[in-house]
Amino acid sequence: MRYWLMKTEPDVFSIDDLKSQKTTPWEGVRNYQARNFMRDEMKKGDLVLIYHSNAKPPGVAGVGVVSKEAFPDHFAWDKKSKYYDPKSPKENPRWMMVEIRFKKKFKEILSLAELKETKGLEDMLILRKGNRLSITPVEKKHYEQIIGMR
DNA sequence: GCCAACGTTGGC
DNA sequence: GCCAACGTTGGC
Repeated sequence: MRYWLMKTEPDVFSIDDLKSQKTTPWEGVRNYQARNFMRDEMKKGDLVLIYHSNAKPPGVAGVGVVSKEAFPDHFAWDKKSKYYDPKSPKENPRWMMVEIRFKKKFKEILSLAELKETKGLEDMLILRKGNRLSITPVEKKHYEQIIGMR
C-alpha cells in the first residue's frame, strides 16, 4: 500500500464536501506528472492526505482512500465544463482520474506552518520550495508521523 | 494583490 | 530542439 497527498482548493472542493458526498471523482487534474500518478500508481486502498491549498491556513485537512482506480476524466469531454479539453478525445482520453472516498477529517487542520516546524518532515515534497504538483507520493514514515499529530 | 517557481505553447 | 512569452499555482 502507498500513501499520497492531494491538493484541493476548499473554495472549490473541501474535506467537508468529501465528507458529505462520501466519494468523489478527482476531476480536473491537467498536469501530466499528476495524471501519471493517478493512471499508473494509485491503487485501491492507498491512503491520501487531503490538503487544502489557497486556504487560510493552508494545510492537511483530513484523510481519504482510493476507492476506484484510474478511469477517464469525462469532464474533459464536456464543453460546458471548465475542465473541457478538445485534445482529449473519447477514443483516446488524455486525462484520467481516480475516485476518492472520505476516511476522516482532522478536528483541526494541520497547517503548513506546523508541518514546516515539525522535525522529520523536512524532505516531504510538499515542503520543497516551488513545489506546485497537485499530487505527490508520501513516504510511510511521513504519513504515520502526520497521523500521529492529529 | 504580489510574485517566485514552474509548466506549456509556439515561432523559428 | 531551443527558448521567450505566457499562463498557472499557491504562499504570503
